[in-house]
Amino acid sequence: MFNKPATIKDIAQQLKVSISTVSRALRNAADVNPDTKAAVLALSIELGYQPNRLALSLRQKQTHTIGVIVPNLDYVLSMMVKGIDEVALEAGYTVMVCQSNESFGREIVNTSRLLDSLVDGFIISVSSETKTFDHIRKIHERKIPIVLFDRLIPNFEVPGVRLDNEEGGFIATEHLIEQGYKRIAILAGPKNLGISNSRLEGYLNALKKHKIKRDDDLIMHCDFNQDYAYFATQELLSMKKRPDAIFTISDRMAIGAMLAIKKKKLNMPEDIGLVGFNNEPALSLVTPEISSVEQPSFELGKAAAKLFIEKLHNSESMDNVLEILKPKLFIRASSLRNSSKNALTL
Amino acid sequence: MFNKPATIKDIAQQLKVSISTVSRALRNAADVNPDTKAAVLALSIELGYQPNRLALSLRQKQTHTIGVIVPNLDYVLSMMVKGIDEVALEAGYTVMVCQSNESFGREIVNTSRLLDSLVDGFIISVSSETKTFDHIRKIHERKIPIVLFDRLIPNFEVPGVRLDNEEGGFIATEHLIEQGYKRIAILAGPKNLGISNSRLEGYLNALKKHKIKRDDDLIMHCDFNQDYAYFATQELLSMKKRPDAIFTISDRMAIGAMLAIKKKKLNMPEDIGLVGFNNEPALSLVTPEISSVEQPSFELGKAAAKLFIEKLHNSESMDNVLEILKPKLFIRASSLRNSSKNALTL
DNA sequence: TTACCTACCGGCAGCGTTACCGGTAACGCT
DNA sequence: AGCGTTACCGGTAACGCTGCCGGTAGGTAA
Repeated sequence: MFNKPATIKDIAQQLKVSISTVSRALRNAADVNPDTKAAVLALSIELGYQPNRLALSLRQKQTHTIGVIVPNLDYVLSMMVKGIDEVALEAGYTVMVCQSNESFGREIVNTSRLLDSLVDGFIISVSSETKTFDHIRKIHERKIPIVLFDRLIPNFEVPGVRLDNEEGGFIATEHLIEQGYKRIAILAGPKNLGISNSRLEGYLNALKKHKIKRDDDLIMHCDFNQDYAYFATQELLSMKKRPDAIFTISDRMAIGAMLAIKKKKLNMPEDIGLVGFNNEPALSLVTPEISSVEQPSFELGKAAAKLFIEKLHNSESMDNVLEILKPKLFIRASSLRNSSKNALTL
Repeated sequence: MFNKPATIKDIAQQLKVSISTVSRALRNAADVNPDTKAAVLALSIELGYQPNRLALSLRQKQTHTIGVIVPNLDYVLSMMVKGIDEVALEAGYTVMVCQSNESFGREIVNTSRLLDSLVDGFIISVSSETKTFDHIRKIHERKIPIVLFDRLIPNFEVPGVRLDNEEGGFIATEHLIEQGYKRIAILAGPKNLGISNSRLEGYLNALKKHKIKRDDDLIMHCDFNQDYAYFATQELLSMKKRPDAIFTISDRMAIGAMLAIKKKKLNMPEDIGLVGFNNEPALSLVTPEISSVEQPSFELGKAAAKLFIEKLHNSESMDNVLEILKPKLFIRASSLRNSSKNALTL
């Protein structure tokens, strides 16, 4: 019927009142006769009036749009995005999701893109390639709200939500210890990645608590990648005193480790225990099913969005809020020894 | 340094020329002195001038934003979105991704949201719950460009990209036939879903080509869901003349089928063959690895975006363009019989 | 000299909306 | 009658930008 969307002008003309009055009526402000207000409202729905967001945004300098930048859309992150979406929608915000593909350059492109799309702010999980944060700092200096999630930036005063990664590393490792594993290796991620270091730290804490001596040969760093993990595991398994358990800080890596273990014809959990991180659905499909640390991704996304909305409303007081969510261990066959042959030596 | 972003007004004032001139210079139109143009350009980069997209959009009534609506962000769709993103970015468009969560209501909310965010158009894959298309039809009637992808709408004249699902069903089934399977069942999706019917049709065509009689007992419909597939497979396997192969029209369903097969202590591929659809990474992790039909998701996303851009430029001529991409079969252990015991009877 | 063309530039209006200010009419009070 | 108050409404400017029109200065041709 109506090709062009109706504007308040149209309503004003048909009702023979001024544009201002229509505007006021629609925002149901005071200072407008109940009758006219009713008339305006009636006509507005009849015409299918939708306020022009652009004009609105231009005037009041906010777009009700949140720019979300994620390194990728894997299982965990897409759950987080879903959480963000959920909360944002409810609060009347629309989100624009951009993937940086773990690329620093792409992340910069994305930020500037979103910036001149005039988003009201950002919810960001930085790419693994990102080592310098000037692009984000600039946004912050321009007083544009930012919330970080999942992967935070050290020493950067911006609200954030993340998993208790140290705890995750701890419970995974302690579980392995309790299952009687003695030489527990860790496949950590890149050396300077916060997430990786925290999980490593949790691992070390668990060892310390149970009075197991740290053995640097059992600590391997490699990329978040199935193939790298595969090779790293091969290396671990060919040591003269090979580990009897491996904790990998991601599930992709756990898969790589599993493949290497199978190649060596070692049995899980008897010969070697394995625990991953993220609890992706695939883990319960492989044989044996692989234990993993689950993070509440959806909740984490929601928390990030909530933090963002809060920050929009009282911008100063939030800057050093850091929310930390707890992980949960899912124990499966790969690390569950039936009997307790704790005395096993290799 | 500069709290508020610079505008052409700022540039004009500093250079003591008119706003119009600055505008022209920046769009490097004719009718402007090379010197002034240079000066404007210089100052604009010095001030870090970024044109205000909002104002621009308000004026010329286009936002350079594409609304993308997907039912979810699983493996396949997130690859497609990545493809869309890629092309859109390059063409100077930003995408807004909304998930309908396979919910009809949510899809409507999303469309109207994006609509009043004034996106230039839509790239949509409809939710499985969506049976009526009025919300989409309305958009189309308003002459707002729409491109459909993956899941199309029957009898709806809008450009679209999809997989050759019939071909996918065909090659999967023919492969099973060639491997000597005789009683091939299909786990199809919901009855009125286009995707499902096409794959079923491909299955039937393959049977026909190889002169195998259709057996309706071997055709099961169930939801796209691991659990449903599990139960459906159990049912299939408890038939007196049970099938010796199953083709599932999604990988999730293949996983469900696999679990049911294992529960029955049947061996793949000897006792029973299995082929899935989508080629998700998880399939090569399970034992045995499961064969699957791969669709070029990333390419499909790119194609959709390209179609969209094209349609923006010549809006009429495109409406019955339908691009169909070819699937590819990945053969793995679950359907690969070593020897050819073709004469096997059950 | 007059007429016209070219190169360049500024002014104005308008996209749809709201904030602000000012105006009018009706009413009540002194 | 005169004043202030209340309830309602309209006009205008502005957000940042571009399209259109018209104007000026200088040069060229008749």
